[in-house]
Amino acid sequence: MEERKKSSATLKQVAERAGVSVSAVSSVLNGKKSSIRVSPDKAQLIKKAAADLHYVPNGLARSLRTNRTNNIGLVFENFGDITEGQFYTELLDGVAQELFKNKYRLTILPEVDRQQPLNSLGNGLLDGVIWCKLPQSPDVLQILKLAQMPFVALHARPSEGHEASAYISSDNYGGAQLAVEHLYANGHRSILFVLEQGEVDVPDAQARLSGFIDACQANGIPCEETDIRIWSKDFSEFPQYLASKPPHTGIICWNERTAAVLLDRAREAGLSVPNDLSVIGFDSTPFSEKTTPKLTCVHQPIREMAAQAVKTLLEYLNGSEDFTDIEFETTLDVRDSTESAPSLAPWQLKSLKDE
Amino acid sequence: MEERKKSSATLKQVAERAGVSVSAVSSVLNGKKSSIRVSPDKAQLIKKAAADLHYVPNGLARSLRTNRTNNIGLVFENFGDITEGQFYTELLDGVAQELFKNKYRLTILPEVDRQQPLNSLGNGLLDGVIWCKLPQSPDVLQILKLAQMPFVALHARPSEGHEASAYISSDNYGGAQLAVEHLYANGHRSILFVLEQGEVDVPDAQARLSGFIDACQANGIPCEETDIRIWSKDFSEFPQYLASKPPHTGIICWNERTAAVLLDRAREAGLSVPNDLSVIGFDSTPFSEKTTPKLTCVHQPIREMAAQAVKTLLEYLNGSEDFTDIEFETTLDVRDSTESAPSLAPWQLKSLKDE
DNA sequence: AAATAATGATAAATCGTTGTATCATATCGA
DNA sequence: TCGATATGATACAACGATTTATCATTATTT
Repeated sequence: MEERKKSSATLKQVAERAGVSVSAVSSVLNGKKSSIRVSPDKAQLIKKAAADLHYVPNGLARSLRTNRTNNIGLVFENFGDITEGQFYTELLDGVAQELFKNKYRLTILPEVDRQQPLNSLGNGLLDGVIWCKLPQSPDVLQILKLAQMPFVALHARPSEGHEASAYISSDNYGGAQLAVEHLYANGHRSILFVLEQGEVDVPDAQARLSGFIDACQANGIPCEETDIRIWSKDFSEFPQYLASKPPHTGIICWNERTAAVLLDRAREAGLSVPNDLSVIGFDSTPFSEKTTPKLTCVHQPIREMAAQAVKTLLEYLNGSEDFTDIEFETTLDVRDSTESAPSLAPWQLKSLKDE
Repeated sequence: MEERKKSSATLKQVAERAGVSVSAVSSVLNGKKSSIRVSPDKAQLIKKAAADLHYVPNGLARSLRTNRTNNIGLVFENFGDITEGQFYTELLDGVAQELFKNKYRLTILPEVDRQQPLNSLGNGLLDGVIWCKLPQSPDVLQILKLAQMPFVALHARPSEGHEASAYISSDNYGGAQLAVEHLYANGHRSILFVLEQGEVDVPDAQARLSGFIDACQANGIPCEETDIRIWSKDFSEFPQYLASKPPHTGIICWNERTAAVLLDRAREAGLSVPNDLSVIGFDSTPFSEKTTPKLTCVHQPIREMAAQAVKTLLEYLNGSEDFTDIEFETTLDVRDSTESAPSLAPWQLKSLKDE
């Protein structure tokens, strides 16, 4: 088994063909104002030769020399997340599009190996990194610092020390308040907040929960242990929950995907959303428009956030000093899954129907 | 605005610290059996020095020298596709996981610029490319040839000339037959096949359509113009279609996402799936389990296909000669969206209900 | 006419690795 | 004791680009 080799034209070959020096070719092809001067006719010769040979500059050599790779890394704590709901794909696409617009490439990094963290980060292949769902554990920050890697944390809230170039996040706390207030304004006086197993510690989830708790208290809505639940991915706990005759007429799910799951569970239980039960999610990607009924969601401008993360990182790389953390405002996209509170609790309505 | 520079320890610095030559350090750190011999005690010294300086080999320099980047590119005709349904995210995740397992990185390439196609492909940054949904247009193949870029076409059928290292696809034609036969076995004698606007020319779609047509003819199921439709992404044509009093008791959608959309449209129209209408999709990602009812789907083993594409490409890069195109078998995952054909057509059932 | 500036071009250093070629010194068999 | 082999280590030439320093030659000043 012998390794395959690719080979393409080099500067040297172009220079020979055009009968000039390598320096001249480099200068002409890069087109910038450089200290090297080339006469117009030779420039033409050079361009011709380069075109004839299908010359493409070798990115490795160029990057080695210039210390610029035009390559940005994207780190997911768990890349498999992109198959869960549309949030991460929107984020990924948003990052990718903005990078492409700026002639940067995107490299996906595997989960960082805590044993040899620098291997993927400090090997000179990346100009910077966008880190999704940055864990609060300080070791990761330490790693990035060691690798001297400029990075922007996306979809993450600042932890104690501002180690990153910048943090890009959204006002999850305020978003949860919007959700509660919307339900309250529609007559709901008993609301459930559902978290997801395994995602409880995610900063976003915690912020949403805090917002929920505070907004409930501010509006005189009860907020006890039984008003906050942690369910598994498929919300298989729903029938059991319903059997316990809960008082809630509205349910806020910690994200869009789980809210969609809830729609299915409610339907299976014979409940009509929004007539019998109001449901709110978080994120509000285009997916919210595709469910039946369309989901009312707290909106995070994820594409704008992704684009901003890229912009901030690139500005940082270009030496800009004046950048700060950005918290995007959240808004409420009212769609069809919320309605005035029914006079009876869902389980009572269900009993009526069953008879 | 001054560019930021990163700097990390180099081989030379490690060599100086350990008091040995650069070659010795390189040899020891790479650990392979090389022609260079280093005494055990010096080896220890070197490892110590490298650890002290947090040395990480510069990937650019290494790749430039070895002509190996450990970097594979993934090209989407349209990267935004990943936000449409779960198929492409499964594919992406499958490719990524298999690459990571083999210590390769994944670079996402923007849609190839037809004006300067070699810039992204021929610049030495990639060992090879996995091309999704390869267009039949020969110019793309020409581009890849010019760039001398080894590539595997994933989720694509061979066009006339086998220019790629290999084509990885699934038996879409046979899959469509399975779908038709399943419906036929359940008493359905009139079936609709729905394509999606803008995706009609995709090879997969065409193969599925052919399979549908042939299977219908083989089973004596009518297959006229009105039994094949092209609808927009949101299937907004459904109510109108239903109003035209169509005879179909089963509908096969060209992929999973559109089948899910159809479930919603049918529900909105007051039809019950599978009682009033049977629905089949293609792909069968985990998403099929999340709809209500769960979708019966022709299954493409997309993750296996993605993994195989990576394996084939890596083998090719290692000089292997014996590889061929692979067509994965498709199977039918029967779930809850298909049932025995009702005695009346859906529009008739609907009329009954409406009264 | 001499000094200065502008123009056109090249040679060579550098980026950080890898790996071959080279050179000592020590060990071995005869 | 003498060649032959093993061992330990280094020098240096690539890889392909960018860019500074250098050197001619010609044009422009004073």
